Amino acid sequence: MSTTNSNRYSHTGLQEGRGNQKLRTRRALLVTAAELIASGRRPTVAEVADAAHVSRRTAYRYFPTQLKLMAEAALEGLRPTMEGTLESAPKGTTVGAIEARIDALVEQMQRLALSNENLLRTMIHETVLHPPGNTRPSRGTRRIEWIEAATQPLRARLGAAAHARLVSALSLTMGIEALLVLRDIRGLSAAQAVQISHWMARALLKQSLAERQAEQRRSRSKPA
Amino acid sequence: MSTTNSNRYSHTGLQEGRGNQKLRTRRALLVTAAELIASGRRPTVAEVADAAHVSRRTAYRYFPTQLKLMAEAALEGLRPTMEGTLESAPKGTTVGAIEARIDALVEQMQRLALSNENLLRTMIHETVLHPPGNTRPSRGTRRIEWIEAATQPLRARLGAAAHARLVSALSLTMGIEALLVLRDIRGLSAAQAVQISHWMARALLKQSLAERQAEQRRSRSKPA
DNA sequence: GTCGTAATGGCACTGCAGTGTCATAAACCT
DNA sequence: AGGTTTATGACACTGCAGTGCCATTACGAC
Repeated sequence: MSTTNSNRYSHTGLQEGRGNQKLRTRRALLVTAAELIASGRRPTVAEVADAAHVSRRTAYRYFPTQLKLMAEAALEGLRPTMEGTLESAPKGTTVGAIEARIDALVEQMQRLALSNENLLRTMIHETVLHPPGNTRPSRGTRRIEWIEAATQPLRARLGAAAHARLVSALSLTMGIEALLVLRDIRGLSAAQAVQISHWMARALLKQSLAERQAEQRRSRSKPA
Repeated sequence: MSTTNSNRYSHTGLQEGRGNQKLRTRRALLVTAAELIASGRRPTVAEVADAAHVSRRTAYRYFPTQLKLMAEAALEGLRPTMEGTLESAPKGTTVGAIEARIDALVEQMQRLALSNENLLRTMIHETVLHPPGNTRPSRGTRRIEWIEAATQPLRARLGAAAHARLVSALSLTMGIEALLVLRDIRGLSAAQAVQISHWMARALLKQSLAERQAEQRRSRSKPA
Protein backbone atom coordinates (compact mmCIF):
# COMPACT_ATOMS: atom_id res chain seq x y z
CA MET A 1 0.00 0.00 0.00
CA SER A 2 1.93 3.08 1.14
CA THR A 3 5.07 3.18 -0.91
CA THR A 4 7.45 4.37 1.71
CA ASN A 5 9.78 6.20 -0.58
CA SER A 6 9.18 9.70 -1.97
CA ASN A 7 12.75 10.69 -1.32
CA ARG A 8 15.52 10.73 -3.87
CA TYR A 9 17.65 7.69 -4.09
CA SER A 10 20.35 8.75 -6.55
CA HIS A 11 22.51 10.76 -4.23
CA THR A 12 21.57 9.15 -0.96
CA GLY A 13 21.58 5.55 -2.00
CA LEU A 14 18.88 4.93 0.57
CA GLN A 15 16.88 3.03 -2.01
CA GLU A 16 18.85 -0.08 -1.38
CA GLY A 17 19.44 -2.52 -4.19
CA ARG A 18 17.16 -2.43 -7.17
CA GLY A 19 14.31 -0.74 -5.39
CA ASN A 20 13.27 1.34 -8.34
CA GLN A 21 12.98 -1.64 -10.59
CA LYS A 22 10.61 -3.18 -8.09
CA LEU A 23 8.61 0.01 -7.81
CA ARG A 24 8.24 0.19 -11.56
CA THR A 25 7.11 -3.41 -11.86
CA ARG A 26 4.67 -2.99 -9.02
CA ARG A 27 3.25 0.19 -10.42
CA ALA A 28 2.93 -1.27 -13.91
CA LEU A 29 0.86 -4.11 -12.51
CA LEU A 30 -1.37 -1.77 -10.53
CA VAL A 31 -2.14 0.71 -13.27
CA THR A 32 -2.70 -2.06 -15.79
CA ALA A 33 -5.08 -3.82 -13.44
CA ALA A 34 -6.88 -0.57 -12.68
CA GLU A 35 -7.36 0.09 -16.38
CA LEU A 36 -8.75 -3.37 -16.98
CA ILE A 37 -11.10 -3.15 -14.02
CA ALA A 38 -12.29 0.32 -14.95
CA SER A 39 -13.12 -0.93 -18.43
CA GLY A 40 -15.65 -3.23 -16.86
CA ARG A 41 -13.68 -6.45 -17.11
CA ARG A 42 -12.76 -8.76 -14.30
CA PRO A 43 -9.25 -9.60 -15.44
CA THR A 44 -7.42 -12.78 -14.59
CA VAL A 45 -3.98 -12.53 -13.11
CA ALA A 46 -2.58 -13.82 -16.37
CA GLU A 47 -4.33 -11.06 -18.30
CA VAL A 48 -3.01 -8.35 -16.01
CA ALA A 49 0.46 -9.81 -16.15
CA ASP A 50 0.42 -10.05 -19.94
CA ALA A 51 -0.91 -6.52 -20.39
CA ALA A 52 1.75 -5.24 -18.00
CA HIS A 53 4.44 -7.19 -19.87
CA VAL A 54 5.30 -9.16 -16.78
CA SER A 55 5.28 -12.88 -16.21
CA ARG A 56 2.41 -14.37 -14.30
CA ARG A 57 4.83 -15.70 -11.74
CA THR A 58 6.20 -12.24 -11.10
CA ALA A 59 2.74 -10.82 -10.64
CA TYR A 60 2.18 -13.34 -7.88
CA ARG A 61 5.46 -12.30 -6.29
CA TYR A 62 4.16 -8.76 -5.84
CA PHE A 63 0.57 -9.60 -5.00
CA PRO A 64 0.19 -12.97 -3.32
CA THR A 65 -3.49 -13.18 -4.24
CA GLN A 66 -5.64 -11.79 -6.99
CA LEU A 67 -7.68 -10.22 -4.21
CA LYS A 68 -4.83 -8.02 -3.03
CA LEU A 69 -3.96 -7.01 -6.54
CA MET A 70 -7.53 -5.97 -7.22
CA ALA A 71 -7.98 -4.11 -3.96
CA GLU A 72 -4.80 -2.12 -4.42
CA ALA A 73 -5.51 -1.54 -8.06
CA ALA A 74 -8.85 -0.03 -7.12
CA LEU A 75 -7.05 2.45 -4.87
CA GLU A 76 -4.55 3.14 -7.61
CA GLY A 77 -7.35 3.90 -10.03
CA LEU A 78 -8.83 6.38 -7.62
CA ARG A 79 -5.67 8.19 -6.64
CA PRO A 80 -5.64 10.74 -9.49
CA THR A 81 -9.23 11.81 -8.85
CA MET A 82 -8.78 11.97 -5.11
CA GLU A 83 -6.20 14.63 -4.81
CA GLY A 84 -7.37 18.18 -4.95
CA THR A 85 -10.67 17.32 -3.37
CA LEU A 86 -10.12 19.00 -0.08
CA GLU A 87 -7.99 21.91 -1.26
CA SER A 88 -10.83 23.49 -3.19
CA ALA A 89 -13.16 23.39 -0.19
CA PRO A 90 -14.19 26.66 1.42
CA LYS A 91 -12.46 27.64 4.63
CA GLY A 92 -13.84 29.09 7.82
CA THR A 93 -15.33 28.00 11.11
CA THR A 94 -18.82 29.42 10.80
CA VAL A 95 -21.73 27.06 10.50
CA GLY A 96 -22.26 28.27 6.97
CA ALA A 97 -18.71 27.48 5.98
CA ILE A 98 -18.91 24.05 7.56
CA GLU A 99 -22.13 23.36 5.76
CA ALA A 100 -20.54 24.42 2.50
CA ARG A 101 -17.58 22.15 3.11
CA ILE A 102 -19.82 19.21 3.85
CA ASP A 103 -21.82 19.92 0.71
CA ALA A 104 -18.65 20.00 -1.34
CA LEU A 105 -17.36 16.83 0.28
CA VAL A 106 -20.57 14.94 -0.40
CA GLU A 107 -20.61 16.18 -3.96
CA GLN A 108 -17.02 15.12 -4.57
CA MET A 109 -17.36 11.75 -2.85
CA GLN A 110 -20.47 10.79 -4.78
CA ARG A 111 -19.11 12.04 -8.06
CA LEU A 112 -16.00 10.00 -7.42
CA ALA A 113 -17.98 6.94 -6.43
CA LEU A 114 -20.15 7.18 -9.52
CA SER A 115 -17.34 7.56 -11.99
CA ASN A 116 -15.37 4.71 -10.43
CA GLU A 117 -18.20 2.40 -9.67
CA ASN A 118 -16.58 -0.71 -11.12
CA LEU A 119 -13.40 -0.12 -9.20
CA LEU A 120 -15.21 0.44 -5.92
CA ARG A 121 -17.60 -2.46 -6.33
CA THR A 122 -14.58 -4.65 -6.96
CA MET A 123 -12.97 -3.30 -3.83
CA ILE A 124 -16.01 -4.16 -1.74
CA HIS A 125 -16.21 -7.58 -3.32
CA GLU A 126 -12.64 -8.23 -2.33
CA THR A 127 -12.71 -6.78 1.16
CA VAL A 128 -16.12 -7.67 2.50
CA LEU A 129 -15.31 -11.26 3.48
CA HIS A 130 -13.26 -12.80 6.31
CA PRO A 131 -13.46 -9.79 8.61
CA PRO A 132 -14.63 -11.42 11.82
CA GLY A 133 -11.81 -11.03 14.27
CA ASN A 134 -8.88 -10.32 12.04
CA THR A 135 -6.26 -7.68 11.59
CA ARG A 136 -6.87 -7.01 7.94
CA PRO A 137 -6.01 -3.73 6.32
CA SER A 138 -9.73 -3.77 5.51
CA ARG A 139 -10.63 -0.41 4.12
CA GLY A 140 -8.85 2.89 4.28
CA THR A 141 -9.88 5.70 6.54
CA ARG A 142 -9.66 8.49 4.03
CA ARG A 143 -13.38 9.07 4.22
CA ILE A 144 -13.17 9.57 7.96
CA GLU A 145 -10.23 11.91 7.66
CA TRP A 146 -12.00 14.05 5.13
CA ILE A 147 -15.15 14.26 7.18
CA GLU A 148 -13.19 15.13 10.28
CA ALA A 149 -11.31 17.80 8.39
CA ALA A 150 -14.52 19.31 7.10
CA THR A 151 -16.22 19.33 10.49
CA GLN A 152 -13.22 20.03 12.68
CA PRO A 153 -14.47 23.37 14.08
CA LEU A 154 -17.58 21.62 15.36
CA ARG A 155 -15.59 19.59 17.81
CA ALA A 156 -15.27 22.53 20.14
CA ARG A 157 -18.85 23.59 19.65
CA LEU A 158 -20.49 20.19 20.07
CA GLY A 159 -18.12 18.42 22.35
CA ALA A 160 -15.98 15.44 21.47
CA ALA A 161 -18.66 12.80 21.85
CA ALA A 162 -21.29 14.56 19.79
CA HIS A 163 -18.74 15.46 17.16
CA ALA A 164 -17.56 11.86 16.90
CA ARG A 165 -21.16 10.78 16.57
CA LEU A 166 -21.73 13.25 13.77
CA VAL A 167 -18.63 12.04 11.96
CA SER A 168 -19.83 8.46 12.20
CA ALA A 169 -23.26 9.38 10.93
CA LEU A 170 -21.87 11.40 8.03
CA SER A 171 -19.69 8.48 7.02
CA LEU A 172 -22.88 6.59 6.25
CA THR A 173 -24.27 9.29 4.02
CA MET A 174 -21.51 9.27 1.43
CA GLY A 175 -19.33 6.78 -0.36
CA ILE A 176 -19.93 3.75 -2.50
CA GLU A 177 -21.96 1.91 0.13
CA ALA A 178 -24.55 4.67 0.24
CA LEU A 179 -24.80 4.58 -3.52
CA LEU A 180 -25.09 0.83 -3.40
CA VAL A 181 -28.02 0.82 -1.02
CA LEU A 182 -29.83 3.74 -2.62
CA ARG A 183 -29.55 2.33 -6.11
CA ASP A 184 -29.53 -1.45 -5.76
CA ILE A 185 -32.01 -1.72 -2.92
CA ARG A 186 -33.97 1.52 -2.92
CA GLY A 187 -33.96 1.68 -6.70
CA LEU A 188 -33.02 5.33 -7.07
CA SER A 189 -31.22 6.90 -9.99
CA ALA A 190 -27.71 8.20 -9.54
CA ALA A 191 -28.89 11.79 -9.37
CA GLN A 192 -31.58 10.99 -6.84
CA ALA A 193 -29.12 9.09 -4.71
CA VAL A 194 -26.75 12.04 -4.60
CA GLN A 195 -29.61 14.31 -3.58
CA ILE A 196 -30.44 12.02 -0.69
CA SER A 197 -26.84 12.10 0.46
CA HIS A 198 -26.85 15.88 0.41
CA TRP A 199 -30.08 16.13 2.34
CA MET A 200 -28.97 13.60 4.92
CA ALA A 201 -25.66 15.29 5.56
CA ARG A 202 -27.33 18.66 6.12
CA ALA A 203 -30.05 17.12 8.24
CA LEU A 204 -27.57 15.40 10.50
CA LEU A 205 -25.53 18.56 10.85
CA LYS A 206 -28.60 20.64 11.73
CA GLN A 207 -29.80 18.07 14.18
CA SER A 208 -26.44 17.99 15.92
CA LEU A 209 -26.52 21.75 16.32
CA ALA A 210 -30.15 21.72 17.45
CA GLU A 211 -29.43 19.14 20.12
CA ARG A 212 -26.53 21.18 21.35
CA GLN A 213 -28.73 24.26 21.61
CA ALA A 214 -31.40 22.35 23.48
CA GLU A 215 -28.77 21.05 25.85
CA GLN A 216 -27.46 24.54 26.52
CA ARG A 217 -30.95 25.92 27.08
CA ARG A 218 -31.57 23.15 29.55
CA SER A 219 -28.40 23.76 31.49
CA ARG A 220 -29.04 27.50 31.57
CA SER A 221 -32.56 27.23 32.91
CA LYS A 222 -31.62 24.59 35.41
CA PRO A 223 -27.90 24.66 36.11
CA ALA A 224 -26.58 21.65 37.93
CA MET B 1 -31.23 -34.07 6.17
CA SER B 2 -31.00 -36.93 3.76
CA THR B 3 -33.79 -39.01 5.20
CA THR B 4 -34.35 -41.35 2.32
CA ASN B 5 -37.54 -42.46 3.93
CA SER B 6 -40.43 -43.88 2.01
CA ASN B 7 -43.02 -41.35 3.05
CA ARG B 8 -45.38 -41.13 0.14
CA TYR B 9 -46.42 -37.74 -1.05
CA SER B 10 -49.01 -38.84 -3.55
CA HIS B 11 -52.03 -37.97 -1.44
CA THR B 12 -51.94 -34.36 -2.56
CA GLY B 13 -50.70 -34.92 -6.06
CA LEU B 14 -50.33 -31.17 -6.47
CA GLN B 15 -46.65 -31.49 -7.17
CA GLU B 16 -46.54 -32.66 -10.73
CA GLY B 17 -44.11 -35.43 -11.57
CA ARG B 18 -41.34 -35.79 -9.05
CA GLY B 19 -41.56 -32.22 -7.87
CA ASN B 20 -41.23 -33.06 -4.21
CA GLN B 21 -38.04 -34.95 -4.78
CA LYS B 22 -36.59 -31.88 -6.47
CA LEU B 23 -37.80 -29.63 -3.68
CA ARG B 24 -36.18 -31.82 -1.08
CA THR B 25 -32.87 -31.92 -2.90
CA ARG B 26 -32.89 -28.18 -3.42
CA ARG B 27 -33.76 -27.47 0.17
CA ALA B 28 -31.14 -29.88 1.45
CA LEU B 29 -28.50 -28.01 -0.53
CA LEU B 30 -29.66 -24.62 0.70
CA VAL B 31 -29.86 -25.42 4.40
CA THR B 32 -26.57 -27.27 4.29
CA ALA B 33 -24.88 -24.36 2.57
CA ALA B 34 -26.42 -21.89 5.03
CA GLU B 35 -25.13 -23.91 7.96
CA LEU B 36 -21.64 -24.03 6.52
CA ILE B 37 -21.60 -20.32 5.75
CA ALA B 38 -22.97 -19.39 9.16
CA SER B 39 -20.21 -21.43 10.79
CA GLY B 40 -17.72 -19.05 9.24
CA ARG B 41 -16.50 -21.26 6.42
CA ARG B 42 -16.57 -20.48 2.77
CA PRO B 43 -17.62 -23.90 1.57
CA THR B 44 -16.69 -25.49 -1.71
CA VAL B 45 -19.49 -26.71 -3.93
CA ALA B 46 -18.11 -30.19 -3.37
CA GLU B 47 -18.26 -29.66 0.40
CA VAL B 48 -21.86 -28.50 0.31
CA ALA B 49 -22.79 -31.39 -1.97
CA ASP B 50 -21.06 -33.93 0.25
CA ALA B 51 -22.60 -32.56 3.42
CA ALA B 52 -26.01 -32.60 1.77
CA HIS B 53 -25.44 -36.17 0.57
CA VAL B 54 -25.79 -35.14 -3.03
CA SER B 55 -23.39 -35.50 -5.89
CA ARG B 56 -21.44 -32.48 -6.99
CA ARG B 57 -22.93 -32.73 -10.45
CA THR B 58 -26.43 -32.58 -9.00
CA ALA B 59 -25.61 -29.49 -6.98
CA TYR B 60 -24.62 -27.76 -10.19
CA ARG B 61 -27.91 -28.83 -11.77
CA TYR B 62 -29.83 -26.89 -9.13
CA PHE B 63 -27.49 -23.92 -8.79
CA PRO B 64 -25.58 -23.18 -11.98
CA THR B 65 -22.91 -21.24 -10.12
CA GLN B 66 -21.52 -21.24 -6.63
CA LEU B 67 -22.57 -17.60 -6.47
CA LYS B 68 -26.26 -18.38 -6.85
CA LEU B 69 -26.07 -21.15 -4.31
CA MET B 70 -24.44 -18.85 -1.79
CA ALA B 71 -26.81 -15.96 -2.39
CA GLU B 72 -29.90 -18.13 -1.99
CA ALA B 73 -28.40 -19.93 0.96
CA ALA B 74 -27.85 -16.60 2.68
CA LEU B 75 -31.54 -15.79 2.30
CA GLU B 76 -32.41 -19.27 3.51
CA GLY B 77 -30.29 -18.76 6.59
CA LEU B 78 -32.05 -15.51 7.40
CA ARG B 79 -35.60 -16.64 6.83
CA PRO B 80 -36.24 -18.01 10.35
CA THR B 81 -35.02 -14.85 12.06
CA MET B 82 -36.89 -12.52 9.76
CA GLU B 83 -40.42 -13.49 10.46
CA GLY B 84 -42.05 -11.90 13.45
CA THR B 85 -40.03 -8.76 13.18
CA LEU B 86 -42.79 -6.41 12.23
CA GLU B 87 -45.61 -8.02 14.18
CA SER B 88 -44.18 -7.07 17.54
CA ALA B 89 -43.84 -3.39 16.58
CA PRO B 90 -46.04 -0.84 18.36
CA LYS B 91 -49.05 0.46 16.44
CA GLY B 92 -50.43 3.96 16.10
CA THR B 93 -50.04 7.04 13.95
CA THR B 94 -48.71 9.52 16.47
CA VAL B 95 -45.18 10.76 16.14
CA GLY B 96 -44.30 8.95 19.32
CA ALA B 97 -45.59 5.66 17.98
CA ILE B 98 -43.75 6.11 14.71
CA GLU B 99 -40.58 6.92 16.57
CA ALA B 100 -41.02 3.79 18.64
CA ARG B 101 -41.57 1.69 15.53
CA ILE B 102 -38.46 3.07 13.91
CA ASP B 103 -36.49 2.41 17.06
CA ALA B 104 -37.71 -1.18 17.12
CA LEU B 105 -37.01 -1.63 13.43
CA VAL B 106 -33.47 -0.34 13.78
CA GLU B 107 -32.90 -2.54 16.77
CA GLN B 108 -34.19 -5.64 15.01
CA MET B 109 -32.35 -4.96 11.77
CA GLN B 110 -29.02 -4.41 13.45
CA ARG B 111 -29.45 -7.35 15.76
CA LEU B 112 -30.25 -9.49 12.74
CA ALA B 113 -27.31 -8.11 10.79
CA LEU B 114 -24.93 -8.74 13.67
CA SER B 115 -26.00 -12.30 14.31
CA ASN B 116 -25.89 -13.18 10.63
CA GLU B 117 -22.84 -11.23 9.67
CA ASN B 118 -21.15 -14.04 7.77
CA LEU B 119 -24.25 -14.76 5.77
CA LEU B 120 -24.81 -11.13 4.88
CA ARG B 121 -21.21 -10.40 4.04
CA THR B 122 -21.30 -13.40 1.73
CA MET B 123 -24.44 -12.05 0.14
CA ILE B 124 -22.82 -8.70 -0.52
CA HIS B 125 -19.72 -10.40 -1.84
CA GLU B 126 -21.85 -12.32 -4.30
CA THR B 127 -24.17 -9.52 -5.39
CA VAL B 128 -22.00 -6.44 -5.49
CA LEU B 129 -20.43 -7.09 -8.87
CA HIS B 130 -21.76 -6.84 -12.44
CA PRO B 131 -24.81 -4.76 -11.53
CA PRO B 132 -24.27 -1.86 -13.93
CA GLY B 133 -26.88 -2.29 -16.63
CA ASN B 134 -28.23 -5.73 -15.96
CA THR B 135 -31.43 -7.30 -14.82
CA ARG B 136 -30.06 -9.17 -11.83
CA PRO B 137 -32.22 -10.12 -8.89
CA SER B 138 -29.74 -7.93 -7.02
CA ARG B 139 -30.97 -7.48 -3.51
CA GLY B 140 -34.40 -7.77 -2.05
CA THR B 141 -36.52 -4.85 -1.02
CA ARG B 142 -37.56 -6.12 2.37
CA ARG B 143 -35.74 -3.32 4.11
CA ILE B 144 -37.65 -0.72 2.13
CA GLU B 145 -40.98 -2.41 2.80
CA TRP B 146 -40.31 -2.50 6.50
CA ILE B 147 -39.31 1.14 6.64
CA GLU B 148 -42.33 2.15 4.62
CA ALA B 149 -44.57 0.15 6.88
CA ALA B 150 -43.09 1.76 9.98
CA THR B 151 -43.37 5.31 8.61
CA GLN B 152 -46.56 4.97 6.61
CA PRO B 153 -48.58 7.53 8.60
CA LEU B 154 -45.96 10.16 7.82
CA ARG B 155 -46.76 10.06 4.15
CA ALA B 156 -49.90 12.15 4.69
CA ARG B 157 -48.17 14.47 7.12
CA LEU B 158 -45.01 15.12 5.14
CA GLY B 159 -46.16 14.72 1.59
CA ALA B 160 -45.14 11.98 -0.78
CA ALA B 161 -41.83 13.46 -1.81
CA ALA B 162 -40.57 14.21 1.69
CA HIS B 163 -41.74 10.83 2.90
CA ALA B 164 -39.95 9.03 0.08
CA ARG B 165 -36.85 11.02 0.93
CA LEU B 166 -37.08 9.98 4.55
CA VAL B 167 -37.49 6.34 3.58
CA SER B 168 -34.41 6.54 1.40
CA ALA B 169 -32.41 8.18 4.14
CA LEU B 170 -33.51 5.66 6.74
CA SER B 171 -32.50 2.81 4.46
CA LEU B 172 -28.93 4.02 4.84
CA THR B 173 -29.03 4.00 8.62
CA MET B 174 -29.72 0.30 9.10
CA GLY B 175 -28.71 -2.99 7.56
CA ILE B 176 -25.46 -4.74 6.98
CA GLU B 177 -23.97 -1.94 4.90
CA ALA B 178 -24.27 0.52 7.77
CA LEU B 179 -22.59 -1.96 10.06
CA LEU B 180 -19.90 -2.51 7.49
CA VAL B 181 -19.01 1.15 7.20
CA LEU B 182 -19.24 1.92 10.89
CA ARG B 183 -17.10 -1.03 11.89
CA ASP B 184 -14.69 -1.64 9.02
CA ILE B 185 -14.07 1.98 8.11
CA ARG B 186 -15.03 4.03 11.12
CA GLY B 187 -13.67 1.41 13.50
CA LEU B 188 -16.59 1.31 15.91
CA SER B 189 -17.65 -1.60 18.05
CA ALA B 190 -20.88 -3.38 17.34
CA ALA B 191 -22.66 -1.66 20.21
CA GLN B 192 -21.42 1.76 19.18
CA ALA B 193 -22.48 1.14 15.60
CA VAL B 194 -26.01 0.27 16.68
CA GLN B 195 -26.16 3.44 18.77
CA ILE B 196 -25.21 5.52 15.76
CA SER B 197 -27.95 3.88 13.71
CA HIS B 198 -30.49 4.72 16.39
CA TRP B 199 -29.40 8.30 16.67
CA MET B 200 -29.37 8.80 12.91
CA ALA B 201 -32.84 7.38 12.43
CA ARG B 202 -34.30 9.65 15.10
CA ALA B 203 -32.39 12.65 13.82
CA LEU B 204 -33.64 12.17 10.28
CA LEU B 205 -37.19 11.74 11.49
CA LYS B 206 -37.03 14.90 13.60
CA GLN B 207 -35.48 16.85 10.78
CA SER B 208 -38.21 15.76 8.39
CA LEU B 209 -40.85 16.93 10.83
CA ALA B 210 -39.02 20.18 11.52
CA GLU B 211 -38.74 20.98 7.86
CA ARG B 212 -42.42 20.34 7.42
CA GLN B 213 -43.22 22.71 10.27
CA ALA B 214 -40.99 25.41 8.83
CA GLU B 215 -42.67 25.01 5.49
CA GLN B 216 -46.10 25.38 7.02
CA ARG B 217 -45.05 28.46 8.99
CA ARG B 218 -43.73 29.98 5.81
CA SER B 219 -46.89 29.36 3.85
CA ARG B 220 -49.04 30.73 6.69
CA SER B 221 -47.14 33.97 7.05
CA LYS B 222 -46.88 34.52 3.33
CA PRO B 223 -49.58 32.57 1.53
CA ALA B 224 -49.03 32.27 -2.24
C1' DG C 1 35.75 -6.41 -17.95
C1' DT C 2 34.21 -10.24 -13.94
C1' DC C 3 31.47 -11.74 -10.31
C1' DG C 4 27.65 -11.98 -7.16
C1' DT C 5 23.07 -11.35 -6.38
C1' DA C 6 18.50 -9.81 -6.92
C1' DA C 7 14.59 -9.77 -10.15
C1' DT C 8 12.40 -12.23 -13.37
C1' DG C 9 10.70 -16.01 -16.36
C1' DG C 10 9.46 -20.96 -17.47
C1' DC C 11 7.38 -25.05 -16.16
C1' DA C 12 4.94 -28.27 -13.76
C1' DC C 13 1.93 -29.14 -10.24
C1' DT C 14 -2.50 -29.01 -7.01
C1' DG C 15 -7.22 -27.45 -6.02
C1' DC C 16 -11.62 -25.78 -7.22
C1' DA C 17 -15.32 -23.88 -10.58
C1' DG C 18 -17.98 -25.25 -14.18
C1' DT C 19 -19.51 -28.37 -18.21
C1' DG C 20 -20.46 -32.37 -21.29
C1' DT C 21 -21.42 -37.19 -21.80
C1' DC C 22 -23.03 -41.32 -20.59
C1' DA C 23 -24.63 -44.78 -17.18
C1' DT C 24 -27.68 -46.02 -13.35
C1' DA C 25 -31.44 -46.14 -10.35
C1' DA C 26 -35.71 -44.68 -8.95
C1' DA C 27 -40.25 -43.00 -10.02
C1' DC C 28 -44.23 -43.15 -12.98
C1' DC C 29 -47.59 -45.42 -16.21
C1' DT C 30 -50.15 -49.42 -18.21
C1' DA D 1 -44.74 -57.78 -14.11
C1' DG D 2 -43.34 -54.90 -18.11
C1' DG D 3 -41.48 -50.24 -20.43
C1' DT D 4 -40.66 -45.22 -20.17
C1' DT D 5 -39.33 -41.12 -18.06
C1' DT D 6 -36.42 -38.47 -14.96
C1' DA D 7 -33.38 -37.35 -11.24
C1' DT D 8 -29.11 -38.53 -10.02
C1' DG D 9 -24.31 -40.19 -10.19
C1' DA D 10 -19.59 -41.20 -12.32
C1' DC D 11 -16.03 -39.70 -15.08
C1' DA D 12 -13.39 -36.80 -17.81
C1' DC D 13 -12.36 -32.47 -19.34
C1' DT D 14 -11.16 -27.10 -19.51
C1' DG D 15 -9.86 -22.76 -17.22
C1' DC D 16 -8.00 -20.10 -13.61
C1' DA D 17 -5.88 -19.35 -8.77
C1' DG D 18 -1.95 -20.21 -6.37
C1' DT D 19 2.75 -22.47 -5.40
C1' DG D 20 7.40 -24.67 -5.74
C1' DC D 21 11.55 -25.32 -8.19
C1' DC D 22 14.98 -24.09 -11.17
C1' DA D 23 16.88 -21.46 -15.08
C1' DT D 24 17.91 -16.93 -16.94
C1' DT D 25 18.46 -12.21 -17.19
C1' DA D 26 20.07 -7.78 -15.64
C1' DC D 27 21.62 -4.72 -12.23
C1' DG D 28 25.34 -3.24 -9.23
C1' DA D 29 29.92 -3.70 -7.08
C1' DC D 30 34.76 -4.78 -7.70
